[in-house]
Amino acid sequence: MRIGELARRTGVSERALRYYEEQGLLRPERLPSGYRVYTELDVAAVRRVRLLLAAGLSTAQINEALPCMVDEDELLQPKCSGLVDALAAHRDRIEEAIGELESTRANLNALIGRARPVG
DNA sequence: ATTCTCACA
DNA sequence: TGTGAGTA
Repeated sequence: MRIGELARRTGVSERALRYYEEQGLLRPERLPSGYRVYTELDVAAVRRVRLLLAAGLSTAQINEALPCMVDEDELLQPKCSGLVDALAAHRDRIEEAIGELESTRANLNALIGRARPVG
């Protein structure tokens, strides 16, 4: 299938699909015309990428993680222990960020409080 | 009609 | 990442 069909089937824009290729996440064949050709496997590949992206990983991190993951009955799971640790570290950093955001929110709430607009 | 690359009021 | 341009 070409990029248009893959885009429809995955719900991912053609723009994003080309970007994933540029980032080494997808390696479609090329027709002599230059058109990209994807296989059924790419449909699953795009879903894995989206999942990892949704988990907050960068394309570079996804490239490192992907080869260390296995698709087992509908879910993507870490295959190497090192990856589990890296993912856990990533989660910890996110929790730190959440903590900072909560603090920022508290400061904003204090600033807003029962402020009465004057001008 | 589709896809491709490149560039950004 | 979207969008538009100019092609093949």
